[in-house]
Amino acid sequence: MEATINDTLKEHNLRTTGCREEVLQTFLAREKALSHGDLEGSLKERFDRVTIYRTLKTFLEKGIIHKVLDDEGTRYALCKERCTEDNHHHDHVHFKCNACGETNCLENLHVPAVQLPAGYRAQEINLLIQGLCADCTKN
Amino acid sequence: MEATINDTLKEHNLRTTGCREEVLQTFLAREKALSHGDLEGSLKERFDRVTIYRTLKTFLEKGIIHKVLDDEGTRYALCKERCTEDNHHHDHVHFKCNACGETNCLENLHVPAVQLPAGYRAQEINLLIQGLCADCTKN
DNA sequence: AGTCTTTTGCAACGCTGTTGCATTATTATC
DNA sequence: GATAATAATGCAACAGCGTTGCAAAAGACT
Repeated sequence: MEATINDTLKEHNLRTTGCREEVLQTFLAREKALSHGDLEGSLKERFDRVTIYRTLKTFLEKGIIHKVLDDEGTRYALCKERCTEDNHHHDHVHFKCNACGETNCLENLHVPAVQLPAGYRAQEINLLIQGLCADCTKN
Repeated sequence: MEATINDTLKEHNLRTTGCREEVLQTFLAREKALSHGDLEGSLKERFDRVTIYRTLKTFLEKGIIHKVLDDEGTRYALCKERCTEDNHHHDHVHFKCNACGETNCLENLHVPAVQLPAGYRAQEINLLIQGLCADCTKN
């Protein structure tokens, strides 16, 4: 586990630092989209908020995480498929539960093809589905 | 035109005030998704920023406008179809141009059906397509 | 015109995200 | 294992977004 984290950082030409390790660790452990606030909650005793912001920014640029569209605030999630700086994959489907508030990537789902009006060219497609997740429909 | 604006406000049980008239007017004239900042730009001499925020909030609640998902900041657009407090329509397709930065509703497009994992229930679907708009592919 | 209710403006505040700079840590090299 | 170069961190400060409380002003209705 520790090895995987360091490997991931090395692969993206990033120095191994405490903050980067712990942020990456948190993403791996929580398995959902996280906001800066979420991370600050568990890391603020050890790292400055600015450092966490910069870590997120760096991870974004390197393609380790991606932004998750949301109607309230910014969240980030791990890029499961191998994204690099040049080679991003550009389809994202996210599901946000209106009950528990969690947002997840739906990795298996593909964004359906959309017929754009003449002259339009698509570069990135984001689909956000809001509703009730499997856990919350049980209750 | 003036009549339409007042009618719209009355239909939603809102008092006719200067700020509401001008905000609505701006949405009708600009025909694209607007941020609070956009509105403040043209209205700040006449109305307080807080009033503009509250106007947007009120319009949201009444179903006159809806939030437009965006990777940077919050934008709003008119609900073309008749949304009311109880009867919203829940599919939105928006296109954001990476060149000119404008975001528009693609009213004609329908969100394609998506097969959710077992137990998931969809309530609202937002599709954001980023790329180049018809105007910007010309150049 | 008078009353009731809603809206507005103002001040203040918290949260998010950024920047500059001096200090500290990481990495590669010797 | 020490050293030098480079990168990351912490701190202070700041700008922008969005909200709240409250007193004053405006809208709606009789």
